[in-house]
Amino acid sequence: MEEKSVPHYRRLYEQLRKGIVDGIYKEGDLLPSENELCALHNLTRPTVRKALDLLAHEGFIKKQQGLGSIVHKLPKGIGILSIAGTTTAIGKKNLKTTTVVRPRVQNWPSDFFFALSDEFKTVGCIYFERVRFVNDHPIFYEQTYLPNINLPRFTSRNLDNKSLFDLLRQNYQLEIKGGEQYLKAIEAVDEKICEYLNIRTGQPVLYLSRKLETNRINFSFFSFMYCNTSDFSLYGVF
Amino acid sequence: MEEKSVPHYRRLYEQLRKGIVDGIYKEGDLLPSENELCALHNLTRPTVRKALDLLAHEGFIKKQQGLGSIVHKLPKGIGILSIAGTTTAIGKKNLKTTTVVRPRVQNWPSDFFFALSDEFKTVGCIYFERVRFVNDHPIFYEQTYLPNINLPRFTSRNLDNKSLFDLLRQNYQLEIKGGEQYLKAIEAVDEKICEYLNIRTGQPVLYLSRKLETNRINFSFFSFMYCNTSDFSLYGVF
DNA sequence: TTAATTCAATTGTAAATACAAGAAGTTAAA
DNA sequence: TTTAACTTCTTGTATTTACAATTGAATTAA
Repeated sequence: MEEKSVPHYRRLYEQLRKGIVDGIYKEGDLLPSENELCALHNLTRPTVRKALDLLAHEGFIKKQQGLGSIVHKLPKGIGILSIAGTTTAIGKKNLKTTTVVRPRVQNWPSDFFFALSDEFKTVGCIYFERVRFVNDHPIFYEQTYLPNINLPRFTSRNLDNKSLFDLLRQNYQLEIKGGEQYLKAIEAVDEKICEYLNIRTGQPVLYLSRKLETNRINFSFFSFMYCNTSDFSLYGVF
Repeated sequence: MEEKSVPHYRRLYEQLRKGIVDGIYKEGDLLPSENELCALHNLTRPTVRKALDLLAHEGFIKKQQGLGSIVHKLPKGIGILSIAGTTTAIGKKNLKTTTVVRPRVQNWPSDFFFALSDEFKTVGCIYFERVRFVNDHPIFYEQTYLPNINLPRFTSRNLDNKSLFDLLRQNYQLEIKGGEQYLKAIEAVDEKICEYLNIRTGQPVLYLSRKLETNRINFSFFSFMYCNTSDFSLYGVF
């Protein structure tokens, strides 16, 4: 009996992905060919190809006609620009999270960067702030705004060292399907930012504004992130 | 008789894309349904779906099960983070380009950020610098390195107000298939950068390091871009 | 030995088909 | 009037089949 209703291509994708990040498939290796994967997992080629396309799209493999699927080298930077949340992008062992402003219900800022529906404006938002440490250095200072709709008990949840994506999926059946993001380089002028990220006033930080879309229709939430990129780069493929 | 060998899904993708950027399909509109597109273009659903998946992947549409393909609003920022080159991302009318260092053959820098094959190191590179103006404001200062392999007459070409991607495709049959990128926020300390981008010393700029992969196997080239993001954001979807 | 050819394996493109799942409107019942 | 069930249209997932294009190794010919 199969679990729930996760599509086959998605399960194969996750299995292969795990094989790559765990080092079972190493850089330069060829994945099993499409036909081999078909036989191994009792699937058909279009299904297998869909899984491989996902991997290629996120930079884990490069496909080459006539040759196969080549495992790509692991990036030097933090792969936060694609759909992966911070926890997935960095890995739990190197990531620590502290909540500096606990979740609370409030109104949306009047000059909010993203467009808000009337419903969103009416119900207000759940707001919180977190600082995330990579190898014990504070790298991300993140402000999150969730529409206050159907999120019972959220304000009393503990977000320390947890993946927000996981929490939303496990407790509210919310799956992040995609989103859009805007990037800027700015000076860290706000005192709080400098304090949290342990940088001097005026130091450049990368400012990332994101709208995150979920499987619940018309339910998106928002995140504004200040990144200290002096030691790390943000990494992405395209 | 059909042109060359452009896949059907690709041609449909480009046609729909043009319909969106030209405003024939407006924000919030529904594209014709998959079955309608099949009938219109004499294609089958998997082919049509592949075209739509491309559009969705680049943020032009959102697909919603049971409803259709919804045209997404045009982004506020510059969509350079995906595969589009600068010219495509901004549009020719608002983009001007000047060459500040004409293409020349030289050695690779000793501390080059990306790994280079032995062949690349042997042949050296073609190097040039350009400044790109959006609405007559200098926004991008870009340093480009191309492996000096099979690019006859490149050093004598004029790059002003031209798309490098187009030039490579038309003159050398080189198609950009994808790549990887690293982003940082840095201070503009180099005098040349400040002069070219017309900013003061110490102002934050977004530094974008890119490896661009082509259809010629093992032929990639590299671009390092300093972006003044005080008036524009870089935009991407995921 | 070298170069050209052939061959098998791999990914790329495309069609035809079937059913599931979700959204929206229509109809019928309460 | 309101609610519920039904129908229809949409996209999502999956199978099956076929052929094209590319690669790399093996084979053959010079």
